[in-house]
Amino acid sequence: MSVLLWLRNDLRLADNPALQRAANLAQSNNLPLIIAFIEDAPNPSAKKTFTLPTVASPQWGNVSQGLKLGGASRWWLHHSLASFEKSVHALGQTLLLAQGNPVEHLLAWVATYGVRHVVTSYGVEPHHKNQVQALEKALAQYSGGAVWLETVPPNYWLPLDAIHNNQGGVFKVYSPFYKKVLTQLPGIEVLPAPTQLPPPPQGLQAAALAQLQLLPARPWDSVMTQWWQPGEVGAQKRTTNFLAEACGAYHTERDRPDHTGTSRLSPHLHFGEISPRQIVRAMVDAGLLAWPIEKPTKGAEHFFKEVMWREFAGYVLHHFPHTDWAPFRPEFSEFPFVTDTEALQRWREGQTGYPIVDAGMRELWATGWMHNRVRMIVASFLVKHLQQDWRHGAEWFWDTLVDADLASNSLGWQWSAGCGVDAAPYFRVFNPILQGKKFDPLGDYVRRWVPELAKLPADWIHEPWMAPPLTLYQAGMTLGDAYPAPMVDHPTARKKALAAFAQLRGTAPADERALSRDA
DNA sequence: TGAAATGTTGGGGCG
DNA sequence: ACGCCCCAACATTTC
Repeated sequence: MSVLLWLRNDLRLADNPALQRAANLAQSNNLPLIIAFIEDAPNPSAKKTFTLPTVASPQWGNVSQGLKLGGASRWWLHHSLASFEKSVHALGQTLLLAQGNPVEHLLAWVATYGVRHVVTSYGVEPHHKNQVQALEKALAQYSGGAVWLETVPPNYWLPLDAIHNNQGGVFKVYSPFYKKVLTQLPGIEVLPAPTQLPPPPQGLQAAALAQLQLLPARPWDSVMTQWWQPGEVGAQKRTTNFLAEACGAYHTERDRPDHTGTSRLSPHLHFGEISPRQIVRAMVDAGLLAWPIEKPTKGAEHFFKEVMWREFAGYVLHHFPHTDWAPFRPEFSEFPFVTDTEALQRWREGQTGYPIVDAGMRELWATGWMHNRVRMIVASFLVKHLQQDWRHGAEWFWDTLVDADLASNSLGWQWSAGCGVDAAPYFRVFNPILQGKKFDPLGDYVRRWVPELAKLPADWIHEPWMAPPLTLYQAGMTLGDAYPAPMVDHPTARKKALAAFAQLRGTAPADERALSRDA
């Protein structure tokens, strides 16, 4: 007999309720403990075909297999698993790895090792919930109730089921949600990392991590390796570093992609290498946040609010599971999206001709990450300037981000497209030139990621097509050759977007109203 | 967690 | 001295 911990994205020792619960169960019953992780997307090479969904349907999801992970996420997962495996080895444990349908694997292990108790931590993702349900049913059928399944809440700080507005409903706007959260904050007691674990069963045969084939076939990951340290140790380092160096100025520096003013904790959080509770606790321990919260500094307050945005994303997906790949506001299913694969490809490759957009897209491709300010800019560009379905953008982010997270990704894209909860008003169109000048005033960010433009002076770097010919010549470039001319004209694209979005609202744009009135 | 258009104000140049 | 125009600079409204 034994206890089985089915770990999801909770790849840490410290403050891990699922791990603690499973370890306690095994210890108190004097049973061995199996720690398992199942990579549930067995066919990563199969190309996801993208078809425009007209109705809300789980086109991208698959109940038994989960979502196919993108290459960047797979890379991160490999290293995160390697790090976690090392941690449990040091405690005399083994990480049981498998790939494929989780329910099948789990049932097989239950039979082989006489498992009496399964503990699992799952996420807010619909396929996670479906898998837990399927497992529950399968275990009941198999054992007639002899095997217990226990679930532990996902890696969020807040109790997502216990936050309601005054009408008892679900919040659909962030700020009142946040206000309410401040009145019912959970505790910041964190569980220490275990110093010992019950041993695995005799004869447990664990597959090697390499067999999961998570690493890329072609070695494109050299930049990634310089940029990131996946795993619990890396997550702790990042946190300590950020809180000591950057949190104080976070409220202004977070908007500067040319600086390192953000925490870059998103991938660590996604894979559960750190819990949001640990982050809040670390803020308190570092003296950045009084507990209970009182008169926080601007920097600490804004960072705390960002962590709460992540909670809000989980909350929204938990309560509105269809918003993973379908718009929260159903009328957006009727939106006249433009289908233009060539334009989409230029956006993906960072060849739009708008330097701040291209810098962001290339940063994403190289590092698996993009600065949040720039994410908003490139998203607005795809959705408003190019009028493409936001799901094209969400899918590309899903494939390329190391922090690809269903809840946050969907929330962010739906915010940009104006079709989600607390969405940006339809008329909010980012001007990529102004945004560049505001948030990358010297052009350093553009220079780093768009080397063709490196020699352009700051005055022109965000609109090279306006530069005098002599300046372009001195910078050693020809527009349309070394660097593309802008693929759309900003004022024109803006007007077209406004017209399309206004139509969706059921009201004609202002000039059309005037025309019809005159007629 | 916008941007552009439109409106208002006030100082200075100038006849 | 005065009115007029121009136009920053800022505020408000609109998309």
